Amino acid sequence: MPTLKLASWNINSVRARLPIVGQLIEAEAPDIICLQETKVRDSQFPHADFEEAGYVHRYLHGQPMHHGVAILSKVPLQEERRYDWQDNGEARHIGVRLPNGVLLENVYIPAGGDVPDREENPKFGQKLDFYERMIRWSEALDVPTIMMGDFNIAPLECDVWSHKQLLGVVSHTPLECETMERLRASNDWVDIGREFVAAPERLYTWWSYRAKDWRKSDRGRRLDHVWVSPELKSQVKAHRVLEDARSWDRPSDHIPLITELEL
DNA sequence: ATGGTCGGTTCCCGA
Repeated sequence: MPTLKLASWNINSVRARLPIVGQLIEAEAPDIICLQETKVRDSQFPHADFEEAGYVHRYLHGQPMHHGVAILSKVPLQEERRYDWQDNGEARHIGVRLPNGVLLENVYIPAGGDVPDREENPKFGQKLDFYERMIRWSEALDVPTIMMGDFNIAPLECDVWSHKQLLGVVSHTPLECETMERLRASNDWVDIGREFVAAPERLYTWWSYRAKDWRKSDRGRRLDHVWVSPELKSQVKAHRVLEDARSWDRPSDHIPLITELEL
């Protein structure tokens, strides 16, 4: 039974983050890396850097400027599909099949703008609609699946620095949290983050760039997640977040998540 | 106290 080490990281531009992606590879040597917000068209992806690091299998879904996801792997995978859950062509998903048939879905769910109101802010409605399309996909899933990425919702009270102060802030509104829970329930998904760091223990994956001292103010949110189908739950052997990465040179505002599975 | 900072097709926009 080989152990597979997976990393998930919203890196907010793969080109700007190349040095610290290298730092992650040196520190953790993951077998497979799921990146979100690569912000690069596929033809300009920094292939050589990942080739040199041993990630000779790459599966990209990028676009100019915004969004973009990538799966980088030391082991050969089979590209399965790129879902357009956004329904407007934005590059927010890529899925692959692992050698044993398990599906790996890498997703970047939209942030949803600033105002939590469909009428006033179309981006908020697009985010909810994205979740609804995922729910329809998830309900029909009949293959063991690992899903990871930036879900852009912090569902539990303990997933944000202040539940009360964030109730009206996009990423933690009751409507978003309920919608996310409907997605979770639709395939009985297991929230691996909370399997390893049980609520109500503090667990964040994102801190705003705008804080003077992110660690001191610690106004974090758990926006990034790893979910697995229930039949895979017992095969997940380890999971942790690399909080120190928020202090690496020219950091992302998100930190990497590391998950080890026996497959 | 209602700001603040990133990245990119960069003097705006999305996050």
